[in-house]
Order: sequence, then structure tokens, then C-alpha cells
Amino acid sequence: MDKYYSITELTREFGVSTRTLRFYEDEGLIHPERRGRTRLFRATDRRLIQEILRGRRIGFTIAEIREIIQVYKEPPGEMGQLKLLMKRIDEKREDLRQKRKDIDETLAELDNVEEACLTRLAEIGVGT
Amino acid sequence: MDKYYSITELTREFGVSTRTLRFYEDEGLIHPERRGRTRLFRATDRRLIQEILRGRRIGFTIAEIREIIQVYKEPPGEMGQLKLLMKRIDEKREDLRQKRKDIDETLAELDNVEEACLTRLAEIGVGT
DNA sequence: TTTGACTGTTACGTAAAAGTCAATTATTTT
DNA sequence: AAAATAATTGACTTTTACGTAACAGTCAAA
Repeated sequence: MDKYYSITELTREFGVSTRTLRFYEDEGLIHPERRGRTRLFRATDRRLIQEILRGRRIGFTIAEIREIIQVYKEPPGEMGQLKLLMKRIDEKREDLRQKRKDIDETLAELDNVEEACLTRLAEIGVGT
Repeated sequence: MDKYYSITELTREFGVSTRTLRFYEDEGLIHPERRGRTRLFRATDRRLIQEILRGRRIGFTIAEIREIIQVYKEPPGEMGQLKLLMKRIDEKREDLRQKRKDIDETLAELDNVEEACLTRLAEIGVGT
């Protein structure tokens, strides 16, 4: 029977607001069906939303996310466009690799910060 | 003689605007000295700027960056505050781990997208 | 001494990604 | 059927992180 999801169902699952999902629709990222005016979200939409949120978490803009989604729907037919796209993908990849490095470094730094806290805690613990 | 850097020197090195560095000062993230009204940036400031930009790249807000910097300057003296801080650090860590996962997944996805492009390129190449 | 590069402050502007609110309309529940 | 619940659109607001403009001071080189 091909289950569908209501908008609130998905907002609860993903911790976003209805406004957000409608916004994504306005932006052309998802295309839920309609029964009257009510949106019916299918599994496809759900998966897309997951992707969108993942992209969002790592700092992709809506435009970038849309671009990636587009390629799946239909990769551009023109040579120049394709090459341009592939260049952009390469750039993104570099970007993400840098981010990974940043994250690893920051994780290490958080360890330091935590240690500083523990030291401090010990000091206080002793003083009382 | 303890070298110092001019603001434009640093903007060039890091690819940011003077506005950005002044903004960071306004936000209390850095505290360059002054000669008259002119800012003199020391190695310390330079390192801080690197940290700030790294934080920025992985999506930290100014407030979060400031918080981390603060801890280095002087970890809070009160028990409750310390514990709270450590909890926040733990959350951030989780957050970053999630982000790293997101990045890995997205890198894999970019591979797919690229392959789709290559396929398409081949199609076009054959057709002409 | 005027030009050009650099610096400064103050203040208003902007883009992205929603949040919030109001006015309606549908659907469910009692 | 009345009341409560949920969904819609549209307009306006907010937040973050700067951008941009306007105007002025400093200082070295031509």
C-alpha cells in the first residue's frame, strides 16, 4: 500500500520544523505529493530529507545540495557543463577533506580543553 | 625583537578581509595591541586567528569559538560551571564525530556523482 | 605636495535559513 | 454539530557573519 508520511511525522523524526520542510519544497529539493492541499511524503522524500540534513550538517548550502540532487535526477547533457560539474565536485572533495582534518584537530583540542577542566576540578576538589 | 604583523599582512595570509579581523576583535576573540590606533598583531593573535578560522570551517559559531578560547585563558573556577562545560564539550565531540561520519558518507556519494558524470561523458563522447 | 597604500571608526546593508505569527481551511474527536 | 487538532499559505522577523559605504587620519615615495 506504499506508506506515506505526514509532515509532522517527519518533523518529529528529524527534529526539524514544518516550516523547514516546506522551505525545502519551495526550494525545489523535495516534491511531496498532495491530497488536496495536504502534503504526502513518500519514502523517496524521506530519504531525500535525510540527505539534505546531512548536507546541511556539514555546511553545504541549499544551492549545493540542490545541485547534487539534480545530478542524480539527470546529469547535464552538455559537455562543458559536465566538465564544470566535475571540477566543482573535485573542489568539494578537497573542501571536505580539509574539513575532516579540521575536525580531527579540533577533537584533539577538545581533549586538551577537557583535561584542563579535569585539572581544575582536581584543584577545587583538593581545596575544599 | 618579537615580530608583529599588520592587519593586511594577515588578511593576505589567511584570505580574509580586514573587516573580518576587526570583527573578531569586536567579538573579543583576539586582542591585538595598538600603536596609536593601529593594530599590532603578535604571533599569539596569529595562532588564534588560525584556530578561529578552523572553527569556522567546521561550523562553529563565534560564541562557541569564544567559549573554547576562554577556557584556555582561564577555566571557570566554579564546580557547577566546570561540569556544565565538560558536558558541552562532550556534546561537541559527539557532534563532530557525527560530522565526520557525514563527511565520509558524502565523500562516498561524491564518488557516485562523479561516476554518473563519467558515464554521461562516455555516452556523449560515443554519440559524437 | 599630492598621490597611493594602508589604517581607522561608525553605521547601515545583506544573504541564508529558517522562526514566528496571523488568517484560513480540513479533519477528528467528542 | 461544536470543539479541538492539524495543516495550509503568506508576510514579516530574526540571527549570524560579515560586506560595503562614507569619511578621515598616517606616512612614504615621487
